[in-house]
Amino acid sequence: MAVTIRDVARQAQVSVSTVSRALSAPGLVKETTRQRVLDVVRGLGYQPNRAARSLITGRTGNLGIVVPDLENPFYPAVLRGVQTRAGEAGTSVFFCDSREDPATEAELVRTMAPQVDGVVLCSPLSPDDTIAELADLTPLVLINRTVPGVSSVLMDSGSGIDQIITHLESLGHKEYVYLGGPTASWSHNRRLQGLRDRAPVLGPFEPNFAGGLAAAEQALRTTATAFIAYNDLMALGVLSYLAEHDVKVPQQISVTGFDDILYAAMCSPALTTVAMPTEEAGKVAVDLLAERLDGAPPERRELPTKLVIRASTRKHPMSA
Amino acid sequence: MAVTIRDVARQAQVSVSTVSRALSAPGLVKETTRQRVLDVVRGLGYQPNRAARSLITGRTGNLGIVVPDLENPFYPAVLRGVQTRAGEAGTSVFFCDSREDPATEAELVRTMAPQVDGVVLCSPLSPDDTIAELADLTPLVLINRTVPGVSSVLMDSGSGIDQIITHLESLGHKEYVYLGGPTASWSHNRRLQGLRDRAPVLGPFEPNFAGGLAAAEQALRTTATAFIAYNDLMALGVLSYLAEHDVKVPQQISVTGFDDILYAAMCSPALTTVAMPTEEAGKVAVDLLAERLDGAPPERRELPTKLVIRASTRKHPMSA
DNA sequence: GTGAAAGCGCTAACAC
DNA sequence: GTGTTAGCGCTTTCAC
Repeated sequence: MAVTIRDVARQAQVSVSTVSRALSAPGLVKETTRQRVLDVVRGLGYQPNRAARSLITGRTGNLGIVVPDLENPFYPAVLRGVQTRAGEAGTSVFFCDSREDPATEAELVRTMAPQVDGVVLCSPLSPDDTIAELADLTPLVLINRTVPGVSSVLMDSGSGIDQIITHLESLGHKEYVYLGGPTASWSHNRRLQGLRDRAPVLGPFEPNFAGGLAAAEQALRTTATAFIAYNDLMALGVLSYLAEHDVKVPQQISVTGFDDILYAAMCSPALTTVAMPTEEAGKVAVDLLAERLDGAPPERRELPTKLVIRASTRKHPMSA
Repeated sequence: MAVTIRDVARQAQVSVSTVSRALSAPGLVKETTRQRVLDVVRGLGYQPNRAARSLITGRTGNLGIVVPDLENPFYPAVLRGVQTRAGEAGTSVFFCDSREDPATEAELVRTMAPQVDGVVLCSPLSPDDTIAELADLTPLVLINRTVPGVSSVLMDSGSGIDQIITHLESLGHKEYVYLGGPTASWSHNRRLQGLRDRAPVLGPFEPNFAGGLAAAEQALRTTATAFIAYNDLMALGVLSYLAEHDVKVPQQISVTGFDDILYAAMCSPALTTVAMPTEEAGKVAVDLLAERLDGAPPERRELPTKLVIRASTRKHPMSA
């Protein structure tokens, strides 16, 4: 069996409670005693048994993250941020992929709840009341959506759309279409708000490559000279469809994405897109969770987005 | 407080031990009693406290997975497989990204070890003896590498290279270069073996997009008409570099990748590459771990790979 | 087949 | 400041 608190206590010539305190409430122990204990701890390579600790404190020292689609590179980036910040605090991270299914998602959170102190939830699709319900089970921090009474980390989609449109207009484009994501998607709706009827909306489309193919086909039937895709994965599908049909990007059509996933810079033409501070969002989510656990009220934190201009947008062919 | 085993016992009019047995050793309880207990369990929504259980059994019901780079889509796919199979068994998955750093990786496994029953380790870079050491800490299953005495899930890289070369030769290519990954990488070395000196080797390059850019630059200085990249991420870099320099793929140069990540099908030209059964590998890894925990000896399981021919390869321009 | 009781390793009163 | 002790919720002997 591994070394227990009793082994440490014996060798340090103190009681188990002193060892416990030396480790988790240093202020309550005389400095010299604490040092002695810590030396023994190091010497023996003692690691407190988490199960035992959690049994009594009710805290697990773990946290969960649920994402809808790990194959959308947006989410690995969030995960990384979460892992980094959590790791700094000695917290481990449970991970789950809900495969875009709200029912699975709720189930996963329910399963996780007893084993974590809180969950970072990327849930574009679930209805508000489901999320509110889950928030009763365990502290929640949402990414890119809001639900009353629940903490959120937001990446400013509205401003992102503004930046895209300003950019397109500066290039002389007059007609553009927005290729929409799932109707239930919170981000989608934020982007619609940002759009303020300045462009017709097509869709809904699946928020992935296949959705982009379908969207491009429809968009080509309009007179628009610029396609604003709901996200990069869709934009990639758009690029692919256009290349397939010998429509030159950006000479004939400009295309923009959203998220700035890794591949946005890797495709050709490289994608003009709105960079989301995904990794940062993961970190902030962990911070918010920690604050919640310390009794702070739910909070909403908004992170700025920034348009990244690459090769998929260019001056409108018909403009001056 | 949540509902405990005692609540169930009271309401089912049995002792706590009977409840415990009804749940985890059904054979030892009379069928009618068991049903009664199960009904109460359902009625109360009882969920055994994992910490308490693990304190006594020594098992956690969790498993860990460590990957070198979550932004390489190869790994999310493995993760999915692991999550799927683990979920079926009610096992939760701890996840960590080592950022390609062997020291971090070892540290992560050490941290995980006490909280999991075993770890699925994707470690292309760590030396054998480090891995052997980690295997003493907790049951390990390796993906795409072998270490004596440790279970492995392998995806047949050698055969993958064979398939690529057969394909290229059938297209009339006579000269090709292999754009190598990290020297320490086990997969890289397996691919070298598969190559059997049939092509010159360039590199090592970083196994990512940037590495591909560098590799393409070097490869262009050779007379090769086909570039075999260590993995898809590199191949994407190669495609990008060639597009940038007006080298037409596949008209002038054929390019192949390895892994069949999602983006291999999304870029243009779509990439000819070797499909790896990544998700399946994740599942098999969990199976192997489960068998290990049941006392089975370490085992090696090899999964087949398959060449996926897309648009980045074509008949050699000089050939008949 | 079932129950009583002894802990698993730890923290948190409570004494001193 | 430190030690003693009572559990946290569960599984697992050991009786019967």
